[in-house]
Amino acid sequence: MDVARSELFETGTPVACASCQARHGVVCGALSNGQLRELNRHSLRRKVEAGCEIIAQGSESSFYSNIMRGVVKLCKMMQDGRQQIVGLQFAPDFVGRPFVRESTLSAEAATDAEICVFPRNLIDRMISETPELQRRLHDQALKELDAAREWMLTLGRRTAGEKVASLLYLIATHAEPQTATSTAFDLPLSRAEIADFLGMTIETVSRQMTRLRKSGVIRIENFRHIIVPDMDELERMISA
Amino acid sequence: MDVARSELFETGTPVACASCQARHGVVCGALSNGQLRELNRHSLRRKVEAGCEIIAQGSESSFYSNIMRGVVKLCKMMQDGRQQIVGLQFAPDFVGRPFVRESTLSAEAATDAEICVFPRNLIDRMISETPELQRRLHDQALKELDAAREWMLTLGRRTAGEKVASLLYLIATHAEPQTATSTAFDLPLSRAEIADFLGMTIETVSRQMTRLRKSGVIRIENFRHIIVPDMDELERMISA
DNA sequence: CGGTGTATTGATTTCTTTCAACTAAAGTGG
DNA sequence: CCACTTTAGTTGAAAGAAATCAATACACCG
Repeated sequence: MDVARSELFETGTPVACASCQARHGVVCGALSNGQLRELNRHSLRRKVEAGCEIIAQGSESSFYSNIMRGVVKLCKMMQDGRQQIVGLQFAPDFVGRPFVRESTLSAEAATDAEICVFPRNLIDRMISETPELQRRLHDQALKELDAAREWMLTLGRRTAGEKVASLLYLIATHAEPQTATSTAFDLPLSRAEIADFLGMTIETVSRQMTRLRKSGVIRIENFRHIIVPDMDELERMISA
Repeated sequence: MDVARSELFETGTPVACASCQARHGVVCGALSNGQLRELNRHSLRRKVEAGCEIIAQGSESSFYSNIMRGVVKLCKMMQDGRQQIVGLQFAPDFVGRPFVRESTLSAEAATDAEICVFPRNLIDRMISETPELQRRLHDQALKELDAAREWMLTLGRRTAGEKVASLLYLIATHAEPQTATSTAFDLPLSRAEIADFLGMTIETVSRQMTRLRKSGVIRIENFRHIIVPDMDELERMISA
């Protein structure tokens, strides 16, 4: 069937969605073609630069997003400026907090990214009408909860060295290009952001990176590019 | 209508549930009388002593629970024995991890407690049949996620003194008996457990408690009983 | 080619942990 | 009922890890 025609007659999958990598993600994968078409009519694809704030802490946000490309960090900030990154989200994760309008955290693009923005009202309606969507969002929330608790263990009980190794491991296992054992990736975070994620200072992060480099566990090219010759070796540095 | 008769004819609310404080909680509040009766037939009320493990880390659990009374701690343990408490749950919270059988954490009664145990299969079926139940559990998961992230900020960025104040504040706001401004409560956690929650040692916890006591923010009776003359004062120690 | 932002490295200080002694309450058994 | 042991908590002194302060190196950019 002709795609343009199917679009015209409003049957089948919208063109924009057909080749979308989030088509079968948490949100869109739960929707019927009809819902997908409706959502598509009201959604907006947007490019955001690294550092751009998607949701501000304390603000009322009237939209949700799907991450299409790039990495988004979730941050909590104290009045005196101390900051803690409380989550990292990768494509094609869903970003937003159902049931509560005011955000208790900020969402900011860590890298250049692309997001697909949905009106809050529409998604809220679809959630209430579509048990499968509710189920998938519930499942994602529980996975984020697992991740948050895993990170609590890291923050509370691991040493600086173990913390850095944990973060590198986390990013390595979420980044694409990896061969059998060796893995290479670009850090989506600056040293300052790493420090904010691990609850330490940039100096300590730097020292621990140097330690890992000198002990041969990682190689660093150009500050941001990391090569892990042996992932098992890195894993051993975490002492799970 | 006669209660015994309604039970006999299997209409209306089960007797055991009628006066249950969790009747309108996350799980039971979402169920029809029919579902409530079915759940009631297969559920079991159980007393658990402080220290008793309800779910073991790494095990497959075939049940969920409602906390009826007492406090339950969620812990993650490393092989070398380091431990981190990643959540506290109070009556009438729901305990369990839908969608995944193997538990990545242990649940242990922090105080003497009473729980209502539900078969996992039955609840899973009810979740899939009852959008309202799914919604409520989704909502609870998101609230736990908010709490976990709030705690990540505490673990990563607050000082020892702020950490202890944060915990006392958390417990105070979840414990019942409070007057206008002043609040008194029994700590559901030992010093060792507080340390495991805050990612520090019992000695440091003790020192910080002493500091709060000497500065007049709290009074301590019999180690476990805490009196907070002025909650605003305690809140100021957290430097949100 | 200086200038700016980011990262590394070094010296010193601070905070928390570790090690150790001590106290108080609770349980045990003669 | 009273020694005695056990457990939980507090306090002190010393050691250690990470933060802070300060200087320097490195890339990127106009």
